Amino acid sequence: MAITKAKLFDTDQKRTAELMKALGHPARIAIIELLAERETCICGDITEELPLAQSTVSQHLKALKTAGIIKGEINGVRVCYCLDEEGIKEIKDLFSPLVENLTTATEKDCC
Amino acid sequence: MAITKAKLFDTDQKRTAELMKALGHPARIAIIELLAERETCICGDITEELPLAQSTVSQHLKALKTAGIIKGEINGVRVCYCLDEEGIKEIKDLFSPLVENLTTATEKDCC
DNA sequence: ATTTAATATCGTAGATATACGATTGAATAT
DNA sequence: ATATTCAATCGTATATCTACGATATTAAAT
Repeated sequence: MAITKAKLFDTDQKRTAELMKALGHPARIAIIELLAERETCICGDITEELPLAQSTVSQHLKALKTAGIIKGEINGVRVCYCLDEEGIKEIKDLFSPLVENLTTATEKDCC
Repeated sequence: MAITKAKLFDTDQKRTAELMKALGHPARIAIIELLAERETCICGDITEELPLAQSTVSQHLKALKTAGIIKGEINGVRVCYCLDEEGIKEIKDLFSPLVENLTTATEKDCC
């Protein structure tokens, strides 16, 4: 066969997509913005700030945690959530060049 | 009731999430990278480059188009896809400050 | 007019995502 | 010891996503 069918997606593409997906819900955007806004981690009152049930917020927190974007530490009866430095660095390192790349490409306005 | 339950998510949060979601799949990341990479629009051969069936690629293209990230022009029997400048600008305008915001926040390492 | 080629759309199966209330578990407070 | 409180998990209903093959559509080529 002359034409080789494409290889699978590479690691960066998969990780980028995973991070994007984790951020692909307004509640999860709101959560990370909240965490960035408050100087200290906030425990629990995230639920108060969102128009969603406690169990739903907990699910969204879990999604962000699984993606490595936030981390949570048990602190007595509460749990203290904050941004995960490493995950944020990954976001920066993967998103920034991609966005630059896309922007540069559109400046050549091909169509 | 003393505590006001949060308002709904704002426009930026919803749009950011929508864009992130549209980019939340390796195939769609691969597609926009392809479109950015080629100097001119590419017509058709996207399917050749991905490990997916033609109908599946078509679905992914539609998702990107619906989100306003790419556009497609019919060109004879082919369709010419390219990045949508406006959508890319939105990505830049929404993602960049968010990523900066998150990065700055982690530098204060609260946890 | 027919055939060919490129894409989109349809139909569909299976997997994930989203939301909620109810329940559980764990830690402090009484 | 018991009650209270915070947060995770369970169970569940509904919706959306992802993938494919089959079919339809469209325009060029014969």
